[in-house]
Amino acid sequence: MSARVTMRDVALAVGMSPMTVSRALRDDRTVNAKTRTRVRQVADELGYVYDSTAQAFRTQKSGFVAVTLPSVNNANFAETFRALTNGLGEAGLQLLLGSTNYRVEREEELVRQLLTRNPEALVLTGGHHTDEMRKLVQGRGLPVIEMWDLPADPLGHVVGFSNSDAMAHIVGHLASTGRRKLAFVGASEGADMRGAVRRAGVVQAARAHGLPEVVTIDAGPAPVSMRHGNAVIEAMGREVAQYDALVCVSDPVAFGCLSAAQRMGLRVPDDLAITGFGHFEVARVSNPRITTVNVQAEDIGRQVVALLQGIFDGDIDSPVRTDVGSALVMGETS
Amino acid sequence: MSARVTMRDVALAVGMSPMTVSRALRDDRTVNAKTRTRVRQVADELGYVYDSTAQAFRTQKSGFVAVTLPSVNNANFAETFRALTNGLGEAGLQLLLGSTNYRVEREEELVRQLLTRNPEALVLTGGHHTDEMRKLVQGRGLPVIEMWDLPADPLGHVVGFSNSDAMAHIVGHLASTGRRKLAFVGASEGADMRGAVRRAGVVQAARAHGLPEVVTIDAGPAPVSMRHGNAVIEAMGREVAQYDALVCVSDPVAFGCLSAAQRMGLRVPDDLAITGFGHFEVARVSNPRITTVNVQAEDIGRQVVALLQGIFDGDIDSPVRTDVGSALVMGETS
DNA sequence: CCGCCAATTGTTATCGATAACATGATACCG
DNA sequence: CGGTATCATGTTATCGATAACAATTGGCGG
Repeated sequence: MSARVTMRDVALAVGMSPMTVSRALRDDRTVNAKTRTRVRQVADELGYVYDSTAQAFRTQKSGFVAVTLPSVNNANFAETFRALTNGLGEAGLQLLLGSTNYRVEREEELVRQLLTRNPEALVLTGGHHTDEMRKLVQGRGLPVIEMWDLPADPLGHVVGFSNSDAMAHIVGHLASTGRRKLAFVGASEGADMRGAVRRAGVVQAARAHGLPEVVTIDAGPAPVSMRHGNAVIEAMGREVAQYDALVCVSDPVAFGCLSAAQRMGLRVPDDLAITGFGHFEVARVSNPRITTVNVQAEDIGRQVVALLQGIFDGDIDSPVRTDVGSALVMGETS
Repeated sequence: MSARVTMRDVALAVGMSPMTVSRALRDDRTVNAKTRTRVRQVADELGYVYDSTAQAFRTQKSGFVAVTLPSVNNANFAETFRALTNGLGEAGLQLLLGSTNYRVEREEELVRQLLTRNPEALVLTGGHHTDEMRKLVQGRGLPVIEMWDLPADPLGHVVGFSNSDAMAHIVGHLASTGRRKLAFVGASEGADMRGAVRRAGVVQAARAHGLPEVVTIDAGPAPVSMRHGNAVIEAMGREVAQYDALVCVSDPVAFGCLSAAQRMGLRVPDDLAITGFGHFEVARVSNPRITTVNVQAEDIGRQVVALLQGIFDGDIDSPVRTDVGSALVMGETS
């Protein structure tokens, strides 16, 4: 049927040039107020829809901010994403989201694809990337932000926290309450770097506190969640009681472990302490509440938004590094 | 510094026309194999990045599929989204995601914005929209799919299930196990239509089974989750024991109620049955497991992908209506 | 050796909005 | 009343890739 309605069509209908239409729709104050209202009315009547693609092409500004997440199916990442969407939406920017499925190779592929959309900034979750990534984003004027981590050699700006410090809080707390034999419950070594860093943090902190070597309980390939924690403890049976505490890679995993332990009649925390990570809702509602670490997912999003605004306003020249920190949240499982 | 590298630059470097470069990069078999490899190599060396914006502009095909979700912070919607991302990614399409925050006005605003990007299809969650929505999407050749619902008067294609049928399964089960006094736990009336439909389904089914009128327990404004279910039951105290069963709008809410009930010493299901909705992970891992309804979030996503492929291949002319159904999943809370 | 076909590469115009510059109209000043 | 500032609108060129068509080359049959 009818081809797309363009500014040209609106211009013909009001008897003016496309340039005037363009100005009128953009609320340019140099156009006469009456002209502006008439243009808008006619545009409405014709069912005109603005073409952001043409604008992006002409102005070389896409209005996109590209974001990679390991997964949207994680309440904390989803929360950060929500904060980004809301904050950047107010600035007229739209998010282009990609999921890496916790794999750096997938991240690289994704970034390659996202870059073809000419985003105005690139926000990556995590500080571990393929070697190619650095070449990919350098040289371009593109602002890059890594979040949820504090990489030693960042690509650009950073808004994150130290995963190993966070685990050290947990281990310190457990050690000070007399727990000695710790097991770490997380994903198999390999893809998920964040999990590996947390594990290393636990091992290191345990050594620092003079505790016996930490055993790793493998809950399967990343991402691991409630059911994986549940299954692995259920499979172990009462053998799990040999440990004083299960230090879990995340709250969902901890909840799975907690549920399995309770089902086999273990008393938590009396027989076994369990700790989580991330301050997920389940940790606050479960019974008993799970001792965890608050990582302020929403705050990370807000800080990234503030940083981007500074960058777009030209207020920021050198790389920014923000540590949002983390805090132990006492529950009833330890 | 250096301006963006374009096909023109690559063409100059290899001593050929931009058209040949375009063909070479697109793997057009009419270009000589040697030419193609040389073009690709030079493009790599120059750090050429393809410009999807220009392509979208010239071809009038954006490569985008616009999707609205009430929230990404919901495991089921996130799961559908993941299935969409994976399925459409293989077809070279990218998702443009917007969150409506469970409000139809926000959805309209969002769709307006998304349409300016010239998406090749529009996928909406839910079948309730503002009156303007219909005008907004009609007339354009744009394929529209509503999912997660079975609207009476759809905008286009539909892939969903009946929320009231699903609730009827739950109520039928409760009635057949002798529960008579039911309370529905959900969000305040208003924004969240899906919740309202579920509530209406419960009320209607209860009447059909000759049960006393269902009481509504208001857990606060949408979206409601674990902590809201938890808080509202905690606030009621043992007064909640007057009911035979709590029919919750979702599994997270049910888990919150379960946890609160257990904390105050109620035995579930002996003193009180609790049911959820959505077959979330927490329902499978909690102790006791929560009786719920499986809505096959991933399957919805896959069906939408299949439908879109059919549409793009031109195999589909008239509106499709797919009911993915729902099934009672027996747990231990009823 | 001519002509036709296939293989390969080139030329031109175009998608819609807008920056930069130009023009026309009106007002206001000494 | 001439000249200049101000307001409102118009003209032209452009962003990068590619569809449609044109042109060139080499090969092969007759």
